Amino acid sequence: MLRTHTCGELTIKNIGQPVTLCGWLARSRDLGGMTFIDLRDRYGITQLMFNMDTHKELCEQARKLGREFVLKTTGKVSERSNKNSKMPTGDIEIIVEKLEVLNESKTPPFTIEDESDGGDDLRMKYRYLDLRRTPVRNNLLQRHKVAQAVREYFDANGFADVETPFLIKSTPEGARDFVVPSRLSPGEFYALPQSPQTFKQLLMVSGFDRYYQIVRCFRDEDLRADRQPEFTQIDCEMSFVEQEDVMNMFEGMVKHVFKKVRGLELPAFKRMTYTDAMKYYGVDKPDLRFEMKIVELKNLSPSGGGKGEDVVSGKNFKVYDDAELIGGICAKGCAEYTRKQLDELTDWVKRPQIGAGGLGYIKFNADGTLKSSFDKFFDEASLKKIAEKFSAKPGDLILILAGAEERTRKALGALRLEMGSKLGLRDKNKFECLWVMDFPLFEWNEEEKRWFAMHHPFTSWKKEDEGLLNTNPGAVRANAYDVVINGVELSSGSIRIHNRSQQEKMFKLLGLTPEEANYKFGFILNAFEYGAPPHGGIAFGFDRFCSMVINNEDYIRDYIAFPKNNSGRDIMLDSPSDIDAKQKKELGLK
RNA sequence: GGACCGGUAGUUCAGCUGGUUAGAAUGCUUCCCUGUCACGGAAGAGGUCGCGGGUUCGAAUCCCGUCCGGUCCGCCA
Repeated sequence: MLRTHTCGELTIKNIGQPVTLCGWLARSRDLGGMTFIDLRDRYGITQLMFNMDTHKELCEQARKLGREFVLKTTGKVSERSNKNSKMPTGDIEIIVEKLEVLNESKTPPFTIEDESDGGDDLRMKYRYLDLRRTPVRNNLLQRHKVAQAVREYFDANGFADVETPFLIKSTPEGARDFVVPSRLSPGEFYALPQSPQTFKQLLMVSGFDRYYQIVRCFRDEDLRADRQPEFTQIDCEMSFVEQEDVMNMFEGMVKHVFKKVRGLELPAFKRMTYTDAMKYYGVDKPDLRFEMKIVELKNLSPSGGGKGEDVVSGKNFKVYDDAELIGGICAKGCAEYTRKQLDELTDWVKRPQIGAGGLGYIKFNADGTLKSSFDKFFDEASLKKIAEKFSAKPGDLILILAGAEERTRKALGALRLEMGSKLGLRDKNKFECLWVMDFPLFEWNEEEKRWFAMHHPFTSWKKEDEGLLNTNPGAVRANAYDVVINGVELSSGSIRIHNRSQQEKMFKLLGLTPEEANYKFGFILNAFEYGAPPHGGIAFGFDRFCSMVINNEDYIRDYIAFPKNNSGRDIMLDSPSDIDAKQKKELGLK
């Protein structure tokens, strides 16, 4: 070993000891007669001291060193005359007796500090330098802790880690596959797994009973702050279980991780049906850190059954008379919003991404009077009636959207989150964990004019809804469940289909011919004929789980050592890139 | 496929209602400084204003196109 200690461990207890440290020059302070160097490694920072009076040559050498030089230094641990209470090693410094430059460094393109001056782009290009920064390094070290806690829990509960292949077969349904051309079978392709879904089910057929894997998955879809083309899942599956068993097991896993990594005892997860989530929060992944539930003022859509109290129609206000759904939220204490603020909010909801036609409001003034954007059509009593539906109090602001059901619900959901953020209600220290349950089995795809599996095609349906499969597929509920924390979908799971005829029926409902089903999924249909046990499971987005547990945020790139950018490019490698003509030829391309 | 924001010194940004030599901070270089810890002080170097075209007497600034980055919608079983 080139060193006897690390840069994070020496304290007042080590005074007088001769030590050798290695690390990077983080910063130096040249005072003329003496020079200080902050030496950094993974573990911390230790101050080196050079004095012109006692070690002239060493001191002169030290003054010439640049940032990020790699140094090896030997000296004596000594108590500082001026202590720094802000750092763990602040009571001591090394009086340097020997100094060796192990490697020089060019001046880095950005500062390697907790608050770097570098932009995202530069930091990605020089990711190996960015990873020297404490916040990013800590994220990765904490990620390791999360993985350890996960493995510990699963091992203790009898789960076996079994690896599954990456070079597999392209399947229809779901996300776009990344494909790999085969050299040995020219013109044919492997696909990289979107998840090990079918393999884990086959492992259940094999009798493994309890399986897990922390495994890379690949989806060739557009990216987001919380989506990478390759990402990591905690993939899990159990046999001989019912939905309740699976939920208990994995709720336990999440709690174990929060306890181990953050020292937090989470309370029992809340539960909510998909229908309620959509109705009250406008999304299938509600952020429950704040209330501000959506209140329906009129609902003539199929989900409202054409019934539901209607307190807004019949006032000669065409927009509201014509709307399928009218709903709103109550922003507490916002009645003082200025015209400008309301105009900004209106512009916000009218952006194409939100797509609302406009924004109605009712100010419940502090003096008890009501002022709305549609005063022309509504008298004070009618406004009062609406305000009551929101349980609004003086000082509150009611925001109202109207239009077609689906779009209006989504817009209300987005507006709710926006107001939550504006009002600082999305507390970074709060964790609201929720199971969303009873998802629909199918969703209608307007482009292809057919039903798609909402979760995936191996999800079983609720027995009591079986009669609806042929008559009203959209109303069939799945045995599917999601874990949602603070509005982030962390995981998704279901009880699977485990017999051939049901699986064939599912494929048929999805529009696959028996031939197609057999060509694409024959292996699993066959397996179901050899004693497949009832089984179910779940998969967690590990990157999101880490960003959530570690810093309660929804941005995963800083929790991945070498992430890709917005367009799926690796800025550091400059990939994807062209390949040699020779390689192409071997692969039968072009 | 679409919407919005951004691209100016090594870096982060200001300048943008067109007008003399494009600024600040930080980093970098040199010098001074014996208890600093974001050390301090002095001086200096550093620019294809992303790229192409247009409008104009004159463009970092206005217009069009294009490339790149970011956030989001669609998409993501």
